[in-house]
Amino acid sequence: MTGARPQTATRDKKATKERLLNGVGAILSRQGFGSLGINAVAQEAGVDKVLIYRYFGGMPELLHAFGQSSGFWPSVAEVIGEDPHELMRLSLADRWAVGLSRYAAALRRRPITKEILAWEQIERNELCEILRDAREKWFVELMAHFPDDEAATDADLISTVLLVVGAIHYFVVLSRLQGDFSGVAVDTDEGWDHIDSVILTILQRTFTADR
Amino acid sequence: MTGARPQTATRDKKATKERLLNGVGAILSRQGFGSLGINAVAQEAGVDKVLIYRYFGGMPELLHAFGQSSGFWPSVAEVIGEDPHELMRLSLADRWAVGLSRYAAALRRRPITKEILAWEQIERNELCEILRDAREKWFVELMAHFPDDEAATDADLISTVLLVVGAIHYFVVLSRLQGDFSGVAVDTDEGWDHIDSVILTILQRTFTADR
DNA sequence: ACATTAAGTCACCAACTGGTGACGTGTCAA
DNA sequence: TTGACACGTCACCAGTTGGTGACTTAATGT
Repeated sequence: MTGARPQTATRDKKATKERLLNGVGAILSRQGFGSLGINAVAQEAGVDKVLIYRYFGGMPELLHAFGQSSGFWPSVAEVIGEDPHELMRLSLADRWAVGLSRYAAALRRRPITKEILAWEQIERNELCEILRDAREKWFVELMAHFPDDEAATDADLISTVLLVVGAIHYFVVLSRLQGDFSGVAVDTDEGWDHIDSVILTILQRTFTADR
Repeated sequence: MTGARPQTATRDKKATKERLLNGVGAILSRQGFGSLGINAVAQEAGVDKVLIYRYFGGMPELLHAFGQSSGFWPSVAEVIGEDPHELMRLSLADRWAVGLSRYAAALRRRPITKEILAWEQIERNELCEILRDAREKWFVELMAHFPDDEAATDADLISTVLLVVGAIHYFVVLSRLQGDFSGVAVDTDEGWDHIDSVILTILQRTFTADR
């Protein structure tokens, strides 16, 4: 026994980089962004932290690389649904209500996205910038599928939708720690059914052209 | 010169406690809750950190004591305005629109409150609990001044208002770091005038009884 | 005048953070 | 076979965090 076997670890750069990227995701969804650091990621990935510097340059670049991975932001299709034509048959208000309902559901089933959404309110960093850009592009793309028919309403469509989106973000982020907001349940499907119905009513009554 | 004069610091327990409490507020509004720690508060107050343990017991208790101080949450009067009767002459929708507009303005001019509002989405602690309780009681009290006249609307008044409040919180918290939300300015008076007008439209069209 | 108590100072601790330099060792080409 | 290089390990650094024990010194009551 000469002891102290270095265990000949896989020696595979690509695999190691992936382990690190997965580590970021694992920590974000399990412990939250507050615990995300060089040491934690390295440990989670079972890799020496010096490799983060060697392969990525540092934490910001690692986050940037992580931001390139897909899936943490809902696709437009996820909100539009399988059959876009079906959505188009609805009124402007109903269309947006369905879209925003699906949007909220899509956020709710993405722990990492929820985490970054929360992070965005506390700090500015690579990942948050990426998420923000992705969201803004996504929103523009979405608008193309939800044409702003001038005849359909005289209200400020975009601002109204963004206000509702803000509320959705607030409730989604809050749901990580709290069960309700002054009585509005934000951590159950039933609670969100109710929120969806409130949004539906608001949009139906706000987006009308006959005035 | 025998040097090393201990400078005979004021030696006043009450004053020292107050310096510590002020230190909490100063750090919250200048650096944010992320920098709020035993060491930081002690340094800000120009006091040894051991006194925090001696006088309060620890950080949670210090935060609790800070939470008892007044002013960081808007009073009902600040939202109702000087003349309650004037508000009562308005329709349900207009009344709430004015109230929520004043509410947003009250939050915007309170850096510490904004900070705790942000904190609330990230962590649970003494101070956040206190703010939450204060907010919920405040909301109930406010509802008493904004009677839910059953005849005035068939919509879910409370849920709708809370949704708007959620959006307001989101924008207020976001404004600490970002200037806008997909184009909606959240850091200028003009931006908030616009948000207020959007809220007004939504409420006016949602809270109607003639259906 | 003197002892007791309370206010404040100081030095230290362990744990953790991000970051780096020096060291092995497997792989592959010349 | 023998280098050179890339992959990975390890030990260490300085700085910061929360937390504590032992000390000095001022105010107070008898």
